Amino acid sequence: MARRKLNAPTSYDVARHAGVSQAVVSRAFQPVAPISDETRAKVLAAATSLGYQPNAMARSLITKRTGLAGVLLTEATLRDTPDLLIVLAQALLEQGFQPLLFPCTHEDDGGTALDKALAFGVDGVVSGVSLSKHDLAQARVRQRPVVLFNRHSTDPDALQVACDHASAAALLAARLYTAGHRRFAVVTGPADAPVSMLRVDSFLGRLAELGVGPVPSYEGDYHYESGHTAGLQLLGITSGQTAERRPEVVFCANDAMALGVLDAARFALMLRVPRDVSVVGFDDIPSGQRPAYLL
Amino acid sequence: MARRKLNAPTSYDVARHAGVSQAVVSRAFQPVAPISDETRAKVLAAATSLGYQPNAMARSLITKRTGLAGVLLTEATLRDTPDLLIVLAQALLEQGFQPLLFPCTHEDDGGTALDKALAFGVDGVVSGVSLSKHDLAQARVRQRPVVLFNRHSTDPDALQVACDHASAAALLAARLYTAGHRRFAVVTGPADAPVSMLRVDSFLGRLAELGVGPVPSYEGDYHYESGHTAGLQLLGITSGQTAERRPEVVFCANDAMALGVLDAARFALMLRVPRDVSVVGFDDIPSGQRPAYLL
DNA sequence: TAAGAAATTGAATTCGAATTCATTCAGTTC
DNA sequence: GAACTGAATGAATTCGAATTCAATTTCTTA
Repeated sequence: MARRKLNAPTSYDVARHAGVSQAVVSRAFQPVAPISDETRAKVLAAATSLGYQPNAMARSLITKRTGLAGVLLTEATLRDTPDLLIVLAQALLEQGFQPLLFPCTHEDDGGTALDKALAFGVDGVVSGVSLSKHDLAQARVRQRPVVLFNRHSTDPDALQVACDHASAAALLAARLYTAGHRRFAVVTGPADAPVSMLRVDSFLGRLAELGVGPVPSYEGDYHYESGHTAGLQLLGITSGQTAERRPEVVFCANDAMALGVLDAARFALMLRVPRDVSVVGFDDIPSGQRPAYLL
Repeated sequence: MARRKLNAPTSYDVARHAGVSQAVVSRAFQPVAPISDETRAKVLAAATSLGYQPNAMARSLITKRTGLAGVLLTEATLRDTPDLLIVLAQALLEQGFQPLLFPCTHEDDGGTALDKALAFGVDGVVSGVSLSKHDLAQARVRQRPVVLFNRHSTDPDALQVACDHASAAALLAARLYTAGHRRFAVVTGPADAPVSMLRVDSFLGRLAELGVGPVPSYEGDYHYESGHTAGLQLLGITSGQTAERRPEVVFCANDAMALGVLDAARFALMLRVPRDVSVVGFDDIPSGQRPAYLL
């Protein structure tokens, strides 16, 4: 009876079991196909009794669709804004796509990750890492749409969804200047992070227009810990810093680092925030809403 | 020339281009195969010039391997311990597997997710959600190994990796009792979360053995916000609570909720922690190390 | 009731790479 | 130089489901 049940049952097994042809089995599993209701019911019954499920590889081979969506994200993004992946994954699932994750250690791993994704036959890609024009062209040749998330491309055909980091940062700079602040410091993200570049460069650019500069800066890595270190460095008195020369505002390229700066200021340097110093970040992450970080 | 380059080039295209048979092209892409070095070089050159990459579906169909690893995780896990996914993904990639993510909203979505994963032809599964014996049997028939992470199964053949939640929670209860505490409260995770069950039941069980009880409890959802609400509820004076009857210790099923309780105690109820009340969690998440939450 | 239309069905083909097996070729050996 | 060995190659087959197209059945309609 159970001769060699090692292999999963195929559509032929179901066909034999239901007394129909393989073609009919295939049709029974399609939402709309020329097949009578009773035949479909019969086939489906046989299928469940055998524990049959259509083989995704075989199906993909002929339909050229896998139901997979490549998701390219940096590890920093995964760590600091996990909600992004959750929301994105849910949206993809609702559209009938299974997320195939490609965590990228470096910003320039995008091309490699995209190649791998295409090799896996993804139906499309959402990329939270930079992709070159050449990469995008390759995906286009394969007819695989790519959506850039918070990454920019000069490619006129590129699909892009992004926060207007530059304008926001410039507005912020102007707002802080208008409020009377004159001594600034910035905590950047990794040097190769385009989002950090946009935010910081734009912030500093606007300040420069307003006649403020040079502004001390510290290169962080987007994580809380580096923000803490940056806070000690920029606000501490290690370099003969006095209260008169201490920055009034620390601008951080993301919220995770801003929380680090905030904690450094409050708990290590015993500064009052926002009285002695203001800390501003970017992202609006949930933990920034916690009482411990408010006021 | 570029007649109909809409479709990706196949091994036959490369074969024609390199003046060999399709079989040779296939062999050129395998690490060890009967093929001369010069032929391989010639084929590989032709392949790159055409932008050819082996079709993963066709390959999988015959080799029965996809290079995909199903990763089943609850959304709570994704949100509260994002590092887990990062570390797991890296480990899988090192082993040559691409993580195929199946976010589960409910604990009992595991079976469905496993079915989908198997249908996609994953080579194996790491599950952070519960799976029934029947589910595990199904995977075994398909010869697909499943590793349970922080989930338990009575199946003797099940591969399991887990924290010893029960023992840890019991030890903790004893330790707190020995330290002199007598008035406890607990914040549980969702009722269907097995890890929460283990931690809380074991904690309460040990307390009961020590003669402590009944212990007020609040059902949270693993997230910070529910911890905050729980803190207000358990430590507040809404129900005519007085300092004498207020819990001395609040045990939380995970750290995210513990931080919520902590903030509620400190900033909403103006309690001193740990003088007025102690808060203990589970997981050792990175943000618990922040100065704002220490002392 | 016969002819025609519509709905089902099944045999055969297809997708693209891997593999089997027979064949060819170069290199040994006596 | 004939017989043999081993390596390299290619023709043909395979994986499993979807699809094409011809054949069949069922239902209309005059």
